[in-house]
Amino acid sequence: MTSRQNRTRDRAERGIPEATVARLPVYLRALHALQDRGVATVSSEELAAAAGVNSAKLRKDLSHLGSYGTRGVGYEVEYLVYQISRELGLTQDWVVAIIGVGNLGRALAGYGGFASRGFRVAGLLDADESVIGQEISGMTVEHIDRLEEIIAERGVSIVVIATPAAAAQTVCDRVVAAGVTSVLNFAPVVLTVPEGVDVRKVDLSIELQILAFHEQRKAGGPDGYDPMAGGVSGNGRASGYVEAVEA
Amino acid sequence: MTSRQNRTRDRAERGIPEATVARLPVYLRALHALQDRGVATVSSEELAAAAGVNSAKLRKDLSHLGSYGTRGVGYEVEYLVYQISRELGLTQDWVVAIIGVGNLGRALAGYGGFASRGFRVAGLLDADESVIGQEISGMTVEHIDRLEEIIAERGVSIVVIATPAAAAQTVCDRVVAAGVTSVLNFAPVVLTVPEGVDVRKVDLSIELQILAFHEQRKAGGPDGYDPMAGGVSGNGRASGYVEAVEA
DNA sequence: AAGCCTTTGTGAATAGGCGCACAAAGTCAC
DNA sequence: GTGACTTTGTGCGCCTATTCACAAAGGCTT
Repeated sequence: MTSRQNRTRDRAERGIPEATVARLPVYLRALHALQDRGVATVSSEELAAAAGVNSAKLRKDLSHLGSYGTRGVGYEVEYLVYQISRELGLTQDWVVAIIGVGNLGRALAGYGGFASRGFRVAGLLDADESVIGQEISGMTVEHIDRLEEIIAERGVSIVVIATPAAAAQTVCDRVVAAGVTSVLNFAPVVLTVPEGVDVRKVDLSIELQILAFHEQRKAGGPDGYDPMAGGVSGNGRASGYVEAVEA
Repeated sequence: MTSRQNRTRDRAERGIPEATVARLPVYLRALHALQDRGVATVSSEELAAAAGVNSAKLRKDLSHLGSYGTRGVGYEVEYLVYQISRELGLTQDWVVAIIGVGNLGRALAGYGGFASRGFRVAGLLDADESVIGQEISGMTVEHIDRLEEIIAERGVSIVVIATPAAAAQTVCDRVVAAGVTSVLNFAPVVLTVPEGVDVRKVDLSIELQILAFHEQRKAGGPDGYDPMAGGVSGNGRASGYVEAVEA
């Protein structure tokens, strides 16, 4: 075990594992649900069940943030909510711009989950003249030409790319040049960005293909594969990877 | 090295690694792009660059499907497209139903990427009377009451859940009871399903929170963390985990 | 036909994540 | 104040994934 005096450096020491970071939002959501039900305290076992993970994993994840539990009792919900929120950077507001106002862009613009967790949509941009000026979810669509100006003036720090595939890299380059270092990409392309820029991608088509792969396995494989072999865990969890939506 | 005579069993032997399966669709997309440009042959280095991965990883991934490359030359694009498609089960058609026709459901219904890769949307269902009968992307929205009937009659094998969070588990239970074993979940809840059912989730809110975490790190951390430490790789790749959209 | 050059396929080393199982720590009842 | 009970925090071994680095394989030129 690490010596006691190192505890302070250990917690949150350069590096909460990526896998842990990816689960913190899930825990946070479960905690909010508990809070709404008026629950004040929760054990790792209960919270793990709600989040769909192993309780040891949950405890290890939380231990990366520090020692916020009480042995024999559990975790105080409110305190944990605060600590996770702080760790994820949700105690501050993040200004988001959405580029591309097609079907998906509209859906994202109307998505309630933004505001609820400290994300504020400050811009809706598109290149298509026919949608410029349109009102969507209380915002007016602006021209992509004003991209740099809007990013600078409104302090946009996260950009969501929901353009057709062909436009995504160009838009991304401009966005990065304008100083943005966090991009959420829904376009079905692999974006190339400089060191220090963080890109995450969401890709419906890839998810479906992964499902198809497993479904096929269950059904008996492409050609003479053993049916039912290599099946899927099927406990509602799916780790992995995600990419984006075809335009 | 594995003996030559085991080669046949090795390829696709019970278990292409999950991580590999998740990347195959990315390779496939890159290959299609090459095909469109009329490229007949590609080296692992080139294809890896297009897919945004390490070339050794690409070769190892492909080696799980068998030996489809020619040393000194590379891979034949068309042949590789076929092999990957077959492995992913894209040589057959998959019948998909979308439950929940809110903003997101509509975007998904209108999403062109479905048809293009062997996925056919055969149903659009909702519980809200006011949208039943509406025409969306050439399909009529049907009542969720007919869920079981529609799944059975049309041979639906993959269901996309785009309902509000509160309804997702109930819908999922019904879908599973009706025999579906592959679910793509956009609702911001952890779905519980029996063994053998495969659930993948897509969650915008979680992606944003992960971005916020890294963005905060870059900016200097929650309280006195070392700025610029533990930054993100930032090469356009982001592995991880994804969950779903708040209703 | 022989040798050079390119590129694959994969062993081996490394890194990272997972989950068991348990000692340590704290609560609660009496 | 003491002891029984609960639950955390984590050491440890296992397993998967990643990356390097190179021998084997094949094509191409002369």
